[in-house]
Amino acid sequence: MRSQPQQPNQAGAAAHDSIEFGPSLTLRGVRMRFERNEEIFGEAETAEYVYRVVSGAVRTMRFSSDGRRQILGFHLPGDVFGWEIGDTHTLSAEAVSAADVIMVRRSLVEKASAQDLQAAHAVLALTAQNLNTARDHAVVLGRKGAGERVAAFLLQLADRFVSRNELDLPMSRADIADYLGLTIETVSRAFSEMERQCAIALPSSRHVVVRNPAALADLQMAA
Amino acid sequence: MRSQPQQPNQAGAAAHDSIEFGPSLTLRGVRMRFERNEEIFGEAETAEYVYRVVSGAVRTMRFSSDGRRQILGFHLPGDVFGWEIGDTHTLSAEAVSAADVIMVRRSLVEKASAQDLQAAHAVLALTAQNLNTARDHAVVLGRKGAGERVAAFLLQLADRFVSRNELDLPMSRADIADYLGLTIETVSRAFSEMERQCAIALPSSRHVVVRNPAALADLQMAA
DNA sequence: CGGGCGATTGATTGCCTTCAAACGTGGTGG
DNA sequence: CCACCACGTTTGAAGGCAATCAATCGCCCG
Repeated sequence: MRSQPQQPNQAGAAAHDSIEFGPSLTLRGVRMRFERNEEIFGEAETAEYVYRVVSGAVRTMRFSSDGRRQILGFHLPGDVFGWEIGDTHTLSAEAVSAADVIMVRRSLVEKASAQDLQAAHAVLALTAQNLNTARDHAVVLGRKGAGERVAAFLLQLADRFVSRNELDLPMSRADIADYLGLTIETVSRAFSEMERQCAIALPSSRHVVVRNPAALADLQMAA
Repeated sequence: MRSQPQQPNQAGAAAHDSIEFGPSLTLRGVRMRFERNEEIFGEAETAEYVYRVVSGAVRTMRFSSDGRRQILGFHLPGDVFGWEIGDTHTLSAEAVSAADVIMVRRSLVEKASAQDLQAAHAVLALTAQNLNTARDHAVVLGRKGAGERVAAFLLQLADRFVSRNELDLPMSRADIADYLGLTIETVSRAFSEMERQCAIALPSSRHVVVRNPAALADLQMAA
């Protein structure tokens, strides 16, 4: 529904560095590499570009008034992020791992969507998709226990990989915790518990094998 | 930023029953009254209309897989809700109190935004505003304690009333709890505690007087 | 081999939930 | 008009789950 996950995408520069917003809106941009934990843009900065992940992973986040961070989403290859309506960013973005991204001038998107109805609709669809995702996230944060949150997270992530039962997590436990509104320790315990129940296997801390998707789905509903 | 709060709006039928999406998109519809707790539309139903609150209040919500509900937003007079990109609703809506709403056929909105760029932009702006609100909500749900959540809720609501330090809550403690990811009891205790600290006064359970907005703002950040 | 960082595990604390009971208010019927 | 009931709210006591504090482990890299 969202993009080609982990496309081989022989990332050799020539993928003509553009973002496809929809069937009728593809815009050229430049490719750029960000290192692990490097800031891509910050909240309240002028929004000059719209981004698409080519390789690696990106997190977008917002900070609560006293400095705690809430990660709002992880963006994998194919995902577009950083699109704003106003001219300032309303969230921050950082590279989770080293990441290649395509940057397209926001003014190009604005111009296209101010001239072409199809383009405008593509941009609307993108925003609406993000809204839907944000609402799902709110349900998880508001109404689920720790085990359920982690299970939901894994299932959501698994949906985005071609190999649906074997995932390489690009993000740390701290990232997962800040995405799910938990602590590192609680996330870690949830992983261990799932392994104990044979729902998953953890060959290494960043590599998850889903042994029993049904068990995960159960956990997600009532842990 | 959002609408005229609590406008007197001499609700006598003649307010020509239309929704203004933006400076260049106003569409006619029909007015309808919903009683307290009456369903306006349900998740997964066909989205036939877009709505605007005239009087009363409306809640939109989604249910977690095991039935717990998460309220995603409260909609007061002037607010538009029920707008979807696809042709099915992705959330449910119910009247919090008896409410008058204007209903405009979704097909009219679609047609307008498929023909007129200004209209398309108005609809995009609405969606983006909702997205921004949803993200704020995620920060509250993911990173704030009980007292902070309730304080944030009151401040957010106070911003929407003309009289910024005196509010009549249209919703029950249960609604507030399901919005903030808490229980009724915890919400009630938070109110009592704020009253004890003289941040607010509670002449009645639904009537809140903000005595010390600064204290509330402090609570919101670090309770 | 040693250092540093991320992850795991354990022990304890604390906050919110749960369970339970009492209170108040608004509405209805006697 | 008052009695009574229903429902929403408040308050109290107890329990549970996740946070916090703390120590160890494992791994990558120098």
